[in-house]
Amino acid sequence: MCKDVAMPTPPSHVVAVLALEPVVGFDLTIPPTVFGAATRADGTKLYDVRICGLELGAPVRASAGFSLIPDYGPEALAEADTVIIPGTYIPQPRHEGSLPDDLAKALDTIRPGTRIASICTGAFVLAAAGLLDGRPATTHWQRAQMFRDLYPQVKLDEELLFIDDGDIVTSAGLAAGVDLCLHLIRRDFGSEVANRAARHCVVPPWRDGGQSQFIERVVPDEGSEGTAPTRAWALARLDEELSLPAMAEYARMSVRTFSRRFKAETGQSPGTWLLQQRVRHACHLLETTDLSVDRVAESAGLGTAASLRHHLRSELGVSPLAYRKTFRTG
Amino acid sequence: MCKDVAMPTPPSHVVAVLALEPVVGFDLTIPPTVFGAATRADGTKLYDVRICGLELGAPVRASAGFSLIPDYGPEALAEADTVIIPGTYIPQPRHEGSLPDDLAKALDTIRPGTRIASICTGAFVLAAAGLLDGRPATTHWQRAQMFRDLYPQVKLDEELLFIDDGDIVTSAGLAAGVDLCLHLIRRDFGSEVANRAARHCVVPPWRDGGQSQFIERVVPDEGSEGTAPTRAWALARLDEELSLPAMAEYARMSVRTFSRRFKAETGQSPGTWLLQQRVRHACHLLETTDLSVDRVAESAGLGTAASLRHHLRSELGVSPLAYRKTFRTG
DNA sequence: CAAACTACTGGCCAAAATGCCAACATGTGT
DNA sequence: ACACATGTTGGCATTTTGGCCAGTAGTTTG
Repeated sequence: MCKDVAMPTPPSHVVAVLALEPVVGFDLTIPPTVFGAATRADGTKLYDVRICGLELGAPVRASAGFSLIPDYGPEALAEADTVIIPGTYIPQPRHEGSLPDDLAKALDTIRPGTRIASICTGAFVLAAAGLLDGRPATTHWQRAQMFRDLYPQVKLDEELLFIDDGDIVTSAGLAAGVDLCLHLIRRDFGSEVANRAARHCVVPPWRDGGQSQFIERVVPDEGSEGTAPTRAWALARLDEELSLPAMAEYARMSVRTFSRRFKAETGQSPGTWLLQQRVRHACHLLETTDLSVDRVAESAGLGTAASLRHHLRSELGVSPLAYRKTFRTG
Repeated sequence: MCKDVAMPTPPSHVVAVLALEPVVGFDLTIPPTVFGAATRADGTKLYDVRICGLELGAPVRASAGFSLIPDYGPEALAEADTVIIPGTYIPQPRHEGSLPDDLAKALDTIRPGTRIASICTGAFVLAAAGLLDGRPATTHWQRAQMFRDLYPQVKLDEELLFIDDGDIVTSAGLAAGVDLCLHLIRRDFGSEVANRAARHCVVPPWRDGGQSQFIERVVPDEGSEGTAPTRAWALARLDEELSLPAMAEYARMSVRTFSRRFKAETGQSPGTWLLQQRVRHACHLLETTDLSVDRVAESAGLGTAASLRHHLRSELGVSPLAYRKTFRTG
């Protein structure tokens, strides 16, 4: 936002964002926002982002409840250093690999060596164009099965936020596009710039920090392997004691191994995870029941109300009653 | 995305998003995306999101590099249960409180009791309309000073992601709008629905979990109070030992107090923070220098290369050399 | 004015997390 | 078959973490 900054020398790196009807509005606005926030320390912009359509001046329907008129037409693709395909409703390839003529023609104008990225279901377009054959890719997890059915030759892994395969980069749904853009900025200009952009976009404590996981688990793993069963087991008895050794025993692992694997799988240590689940459960109870604060604390395994109060305070910044008051749904 | 689901009974809750030229495209698309993802377990949508402009059919310029034509005109405001003002370039109130005629008139049609929310610099509009007088609010941190100068009567706190003051809710920049929408969904329909929406939007491990901090620190605190100086001091000597007692001593606090305040200020325990900084610094070195992996590990205070390898692996999922290869900028 | 309440501090200690190591697997090239 | 890299496991020792408690202000209330 608010990037009407002076631009002494025009940014050299051109990013073209191709809006294909009906385009997912959110995906479309991610690249201009994030790349637009990439500046040198002195404020000079580093990217020139161009929204383009298949026909200059023609309106494109966006899923978000409006139509848009891109500033550029398909010619922008030929001048781009990076081309980004935001999500669009899934193009149904009647014959595999077939694309609408104008789209196919437009894609053909992309210079060899241009970096191509997709957000969300934009990967379907890349796949239909044959660009992903035999390569790793990702897309929105809710469309993963459909993708696999349509394009079995693509190595889809919907568990990752995005996949960087050099000149082709695909990202998972919606918000993962932000990570993708930040990743590209980091690749192009380093962490400093990417971090500044992230801060500008108020991607807060989140993956702001910088490196953040540039590969990260998205889909919840509900397997019957590893620590997953133990987690389910623990969730069912949050009100009990649940010491680390007890959980390790249930998992039939040594405490050491259990801790290690737990952290590898969830990204949190067992204790932290457990506490989070307890607080979460307490919140749930506050929302959906009339139990007293004491009772809630007890049922969530947080012992006393004081303890609940403390954790709620530190995690959400509110007292239990305030929380209930705010979220109590009629 | 992809929410062309059957809609048996139309959603009852109407959300109107007012696009004011030049609108921040990203902010604008957040509400339709997030609210649009709010469904019952059976898939029925819960909100009817309407993008509207001040004049039906008139194009509105978006900062992202396109113009858009909203589906609705200003009449949508009168029918809304919730009105959202996305960011827009800052309206300069020549006389305090003065708004363009058409905007003022449009805002007047909002029914009393309607919930009004702003994203990013949308708060300037609410403030200019006098809706925030004497009330707490937030906006994009980069515009906080300007906001304070213009509207000293508003209790601005730019440290929070969003502020829920009942019928008026304001949120910080850009991505914080996602949190705001999720918060409103949670208020309206509970955690389950909000969580499902978050998952759909691939707001991953982030604040997905649900409650997440519905108040959270955004702006980095670089003061000369509390543990901040100690953190700076620690950053300058990451290659040394830096035990917890040592840091506490530097901070002139007991270990206990130091830990407590550290966590309160940073949201992390000292150890976790330190490790993260070390890894971060190691990444920086990998990016910008040719030091051997061993040397990098040493300079970052991670001891051996094995240790570095391990942490990089667990945080970013890559080996040190792979990281360097990916991010080494010409 | 005293009791009650809150906020902050620091000490103590049990529990948890984690670095390090040695013991095995498993796989790989010679 | 053998040396060797790679990955996993569990034990051990150490540090870190955080619950609990008591002491000390500063503030409010009866």
